[in-house]
Amino acid sequence: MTILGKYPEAKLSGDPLQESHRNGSARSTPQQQATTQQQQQQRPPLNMERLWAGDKSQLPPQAQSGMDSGALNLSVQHWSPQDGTTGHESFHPASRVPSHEIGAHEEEDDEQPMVCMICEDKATGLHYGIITCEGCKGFFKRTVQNKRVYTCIADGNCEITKAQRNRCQYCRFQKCLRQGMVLAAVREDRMPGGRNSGAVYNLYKVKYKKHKKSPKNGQLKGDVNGGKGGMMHQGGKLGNFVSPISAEQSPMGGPLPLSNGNILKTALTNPSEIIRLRQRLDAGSSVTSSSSASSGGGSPHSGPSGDHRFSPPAPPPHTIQPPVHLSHPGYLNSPSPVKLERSASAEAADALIQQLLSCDDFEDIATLRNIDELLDNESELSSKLCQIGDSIVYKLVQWTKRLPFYSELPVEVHTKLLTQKWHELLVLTTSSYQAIHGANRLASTLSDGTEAHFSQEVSNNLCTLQTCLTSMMGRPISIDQLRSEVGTMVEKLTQVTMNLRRLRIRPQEYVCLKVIAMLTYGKGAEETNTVLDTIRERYLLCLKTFCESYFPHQASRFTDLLVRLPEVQSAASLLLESKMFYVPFLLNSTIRR
Amino acid sequence: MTILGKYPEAKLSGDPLQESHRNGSARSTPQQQATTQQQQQQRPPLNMERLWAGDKSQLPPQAQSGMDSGALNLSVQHWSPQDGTTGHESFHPASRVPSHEIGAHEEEDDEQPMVCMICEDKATGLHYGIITCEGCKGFFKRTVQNKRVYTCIADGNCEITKAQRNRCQYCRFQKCLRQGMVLAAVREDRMPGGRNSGAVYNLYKVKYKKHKKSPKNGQLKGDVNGGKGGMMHQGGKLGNFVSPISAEQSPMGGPLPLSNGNILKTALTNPSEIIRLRQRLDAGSSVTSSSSASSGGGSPHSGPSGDHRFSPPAPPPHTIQPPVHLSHPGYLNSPSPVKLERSASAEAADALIQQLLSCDDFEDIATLRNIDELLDNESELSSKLCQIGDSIVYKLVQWTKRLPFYSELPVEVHTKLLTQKWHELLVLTTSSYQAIHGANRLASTLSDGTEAHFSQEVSNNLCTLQTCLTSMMGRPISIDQLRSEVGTMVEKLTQVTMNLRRLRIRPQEYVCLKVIAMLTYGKGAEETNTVLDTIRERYLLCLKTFCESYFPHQASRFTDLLVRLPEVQSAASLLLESKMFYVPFLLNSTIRR
DNA sequence: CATGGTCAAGGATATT
DNA sequence: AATATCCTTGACCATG
Ligand SMILES: [Zn+2]
Ligand SMILES: [Zn+2]
Ligand SMILES: [Zn+2]
Ligand SMILES: [Zn+2]
Repeated sequence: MTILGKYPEAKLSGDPLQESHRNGSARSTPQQQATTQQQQQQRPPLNMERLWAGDKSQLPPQAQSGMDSGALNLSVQHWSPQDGTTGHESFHPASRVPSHEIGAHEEEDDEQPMVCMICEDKATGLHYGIITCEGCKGFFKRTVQNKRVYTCIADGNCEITKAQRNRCQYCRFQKCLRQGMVLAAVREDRMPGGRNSGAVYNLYKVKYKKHKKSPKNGQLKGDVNGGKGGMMHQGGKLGNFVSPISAEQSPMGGPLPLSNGNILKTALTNPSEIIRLRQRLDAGSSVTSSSSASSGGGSPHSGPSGDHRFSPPAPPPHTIQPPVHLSHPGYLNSPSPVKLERSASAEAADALIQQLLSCDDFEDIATLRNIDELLDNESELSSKLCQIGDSIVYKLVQWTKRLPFYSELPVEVHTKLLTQKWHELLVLTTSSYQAIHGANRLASTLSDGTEAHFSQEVSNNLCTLQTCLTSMMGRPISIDQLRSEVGTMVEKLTQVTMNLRRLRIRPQEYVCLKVIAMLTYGKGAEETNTVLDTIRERYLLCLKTFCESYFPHQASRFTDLLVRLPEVQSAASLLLESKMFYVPFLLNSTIRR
Repeated sequence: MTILGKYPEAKLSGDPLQESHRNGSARSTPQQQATTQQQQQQRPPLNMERLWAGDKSQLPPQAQSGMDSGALNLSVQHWSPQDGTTGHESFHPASRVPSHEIGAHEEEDDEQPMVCMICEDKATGLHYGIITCEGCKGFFKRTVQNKRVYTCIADGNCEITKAQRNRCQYCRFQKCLRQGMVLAAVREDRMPGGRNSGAVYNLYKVKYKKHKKSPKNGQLKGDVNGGKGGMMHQGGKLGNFVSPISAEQSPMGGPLPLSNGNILKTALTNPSEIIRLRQRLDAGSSVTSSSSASSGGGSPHSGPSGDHRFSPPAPPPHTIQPPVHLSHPGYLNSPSPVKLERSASAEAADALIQQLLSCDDFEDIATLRNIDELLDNESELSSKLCQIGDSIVYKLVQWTKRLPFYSELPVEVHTKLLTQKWHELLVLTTSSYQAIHGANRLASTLSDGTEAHFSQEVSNNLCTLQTCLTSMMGRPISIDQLRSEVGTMVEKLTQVTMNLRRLRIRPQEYVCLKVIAMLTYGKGAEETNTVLDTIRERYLLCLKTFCESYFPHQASRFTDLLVRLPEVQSAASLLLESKMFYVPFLLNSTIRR
C-alpha cells in the first residue's frame, strides 16, 4: 500500500537502479500489456543522476536528423498505437502535438479544452515547450529546479493520467521529457517574467502578437522571438534551398512539422483558438481522422477518397503507373508541337507529365472548396482556420501518395520531403494557379512589367486580403497594419505570380516544377539519396524536353522556369514566418469573383 | 491512565450523552471566562451522525445574514486599521465569527508566532479556514474524511490545549467546527494541491496588487497577499466604498463584490484579460482610486463631488431633508391630478417623492456617461469594464448617501442593504430608464404584448449586446453564443422592461419602487428592523397614494407595480450569476441611437 | 503569455 | 490505529 502510495519515493536520492527496468524480472506488472511493450522498452531508461550531471544523450532527439517523429507522418501506424489500452501514445518532442487519439474515433470531440500532453488533465497553455496542465508544469519545474532523482518501482512504463500521475514520479518525468518538455526552459536564475528565446525550444514558437507593428524591416530572419539567447541561425535563409522548417537539420530554425503548431499566425486569432487548431491539425494529419473526411473528403480529382489517414500497409493508390502514352487531353490546352516528328524522349516526357497532371488536383489544391463559406461571419474564426489547415495538410499528403514515384521512395523520405517543402509547394501551387487561371486582369504584361504595375498588383492583393480578413474576422483591419505585417510577403508572392504569369506557365510545366521543387535538397544536403536524385533528374529532363518541344523559340524558358524556384522559396519562407498560411488561398479566392 | 488515554474513544459510536452538556455541573473549567461562557453552553451539542448525514444546522452560522463583516462598508474606518504592525491578523473566515472577540486578546497582539485556534500549539498556517497547527489540521482532515463519530465522556466542554487535545476527540472536533473550520475544505476527491475556491470558506479574499497607482489615500492597507504567515483576510477589507458585495449573506447567490474579481463572464473574454481586469478592479475600487476620480467624478446631480469615497465622519450631504412641498417640476411630466382637492396624504406623498426624485440621478445612473467611449476599440477592455464597475459602485453609494432617510439608519444597515440589493437596484434602475426613455420603439404595447413581440424584443437586445460586445472586444461574438450564455438573463431583463413600459411607469413610481426594493427583506428575514420597516411602509404608502391620485382609474396599478419587484429580483439574480454587470448598461446604450 | 512563487490541500511515515 | 511531522502537489498569483 504505502509502496504504491501517491507520493512514491519522496526524497529518494539514492541509486535509481534503473537496470531493474531492463533486467527486471518484474514483468509481471499487470498493467503492462504485451502488445506494444517492446517499443517502449526499447527506449533507454532514464538515468536521472546522469541527466543532472549533464548527460543529455538520454533526451529525445532534437537536433538529430532522424525524422521519425512524424507529425506529418505518412505511415499511419508508425507511432500511433503504443499502448492499446486507453489510447495513450508516447510521442516525441518533435511533433509536440497532443495527439490524443489513436482510436478510430478521435476528433469526435473537437477538444475545445486543451488537454495536457502528459496526463490529459485540462491544460492551461504551453509550458516548457508543450501543452500541459498546471500540475505537470509545476512537477516538471520542481523536478528540474531541485534536480530530483526518481525511481520507478515498476518497469518504467507506468501509465500517466490525471488520476494516476502522482503514483510514479519517475514515469511522469520520463513522459515529460519524451513528450518534449525542455529542461532549459526552467530558468537557472529563477527570474520570472519575460519570454524564453525560441532557441531554447529549438522550434518556432507560436508567436502571439497583439497586432501592432511588426519589425518588418527588410531582412526576415527566422528567429521569431526576441532572440535573447544565442541564436545560432546558421542557415542562410534566402540563399540556400532550405526552408526554415526542416525539423531536424537546422539546429536553429527549429523546424516544426506542418501539423506541429506553427500553422497560423496567432496575431490574428486568440491563443486558445490556436491551441484548438493545433490539436485539430495534429489529429488530422498524424492520426486517422474522421473529421477530415468531412472537410477534405471527396475531392473530384482525387483517387481513393475518404481516406484521410494513410492506410498503413495498403499500397498507395497510383503507386505504379505504366508510362502509357496518353493523348493530350483538350483541357491541357497544350500548344501544338512545332515539329511533327516527336522524339521518343519527348513522348516519354509527355507521358510523365501526363502522370503528374493526373494526380495533381490543381484547382482543388490551389483553392479551397469552401472558401466562400469561410468569408462569412458566422462560423467561428477558429473553425475557418482549422478547415484551411486541414485542407493544406490533407491535399498535400494525398498528392504525395498519388505521385508516380511514390513507391520508389520510403515513406520516411516522403515525410521528410513534405515536412521540408510543404510551404514551397503551397506557394508554387497557388501562384501557378493564379498565373494560369487568374490571368484575366492583365494579358498584356509581357514586357511592361513595370514597377508601377507591380505596386498596383501588390496593393490589389493587400486590398483583397483586407476584404477577406475583415469578413472572416468580423472586424476591420487597416491596410497599413496589413502592409506592415505581411507587406513583404505579399510582395514576394505577387512577384512570383507575376513572373509565372509573364512566362505563361503551362500546367505541364507547373507539375514538373512542383516535383522538382520537392525533390531538391535543402541546405544541409549532407545526405545523398541516389534514388531521389534520379527521380529529380528525370523530371528536370522532362521539363526541359517539354519546353524545348513546345516552346522551341524560347531558348531560355527552361531556365526561366527553374529560377522561379528560389523566388518561390523566398516567398514561402516569409509565409512560413508569418504563419498566415491562408493568405495564398485568400489571394486566389478573388479569381472567382 | 488508560481511561483517559491518548486515544480516548476511537470509533465510539455510542450515544453522545448530550444532556450532560446542559446540566453539566462542570462549570469549573478554568479556561472558560465568564464573559462568553454562557453562549457556549447554550449551543446545542453536536450530533456527529447527523452531521455526516447532511445536517448542517449544527454548524456555526454561515448562511446567516449577519452582515458584520462589511464588504461594502459605508463607514470608512470601521474595519480598516486593526493592527498597525506587520499586517498579520488572525481572523476567522469572514462571518463565522465565533469567538474572536471574546478574548480581547487572541489576535490583538500581532502574534508573531501563530498559535493554533484550537489548541494553542504553534500554528503552521491556515488550514480549512482557520489558523491551526499541523495536528489539528490532520485531526480535522481525518475526522471528515472518515466521517468519524466521537463521543465525549464528560460533558462536552473539555478544554483543548496542546497537552490535552488528544484526550477528547469529540470536544476537539467540536471546537474545530465552532472555531470555523470548514468541512467542505476537505476534498472529496482527495486531489492534492491547488487551492479551494473562496466560496468554500464562505468568504472572499481580497487581494491587492501593488499595481501602478500610488496608494494615494493610504487608507486601506491592503493586505498584500504575500504575507506569508497565513493571514487571513478579514472581512472588512474593502474598506469603504466598495462594492456591493458582501461576502456573507447569500449562501447561494454568493454575492461577490464587484471588486472581488468575478466581475465578468470569462466566456466572452479571454482569461488574461479577465485577470488584468480583476487586478484593475481590485486595485481601483477597494483602494481609493485616483482613477475613479476621473471616471466617476463629477456627476451633474450629485452632491459634493470629487468625493469618490465616503468621508468618514462627515455627515452625509443631504442627510436630513425637510419635507418641503415642492411644486411639480415640469420635467416630471406628472399627470394632472384628477381631483383638485389633494388630500394631505397626497401632498405628503408628493413631497416624499420629490425628495427621492431629487436624489436620483436617473439618467446618470441608468446609463454610463461615457458609454460611447466604451464602444470604440481603442481603450483597453479592462479599463472599459473598470469604468463600468466603478460607475455602478460609485453611483449606488452616492445615491444611498443622498437618500432622505440616510441618517435614520446606521451606516451598517445601509451597507448591508446595498450589499444585498445592489443588483436589484441596478436592474430596476436600468429597466425603468429603458421603459421611460427608451419607449420610442413601441408605444403601442398596451395590450398586445404577444409572444412574438417579446421574442423580437429579446432578439433585438441580444443583437444590441452583440454589437456592443463585438465593438468593445474587437472580435466577433456569435449571437448563438450570446444566447446560450446570457439568453435567459436577457429575457428576464427584457420582460421586466416590457412590463414596466406597458405600465408606463412614472419616474415618481420608479423612485418609490427603488426604495421599497432596497428596504425589503430578503430571504432569511430573521432580523426585524423596526425603523427599516417604518421607512418601507412610508414609501409603500407613498407609492400607493401616488397611484391612486394620478391613476384613479387603474385600480390595480399599485399592485401591478409591486409585483414587478419579484421579477426584478429574478432578473437580478441571473445578472448576478452571469456577472456580466455591464449588460443592462449596454442595453440602455441603444436609447441614444 | 510563460516564467517563478505561494501556500493550503493531501500523502507518507515515524511515533505513540 | 491514531497522531503529528514533513513532504509533494497544484490552482492562483505576481512578474516581465
Ligand atoms: Zn498534466
Ligand atoms: Zn513508473
Ligand atoms: Zn492545534
Ligand atoms: Zn469532551
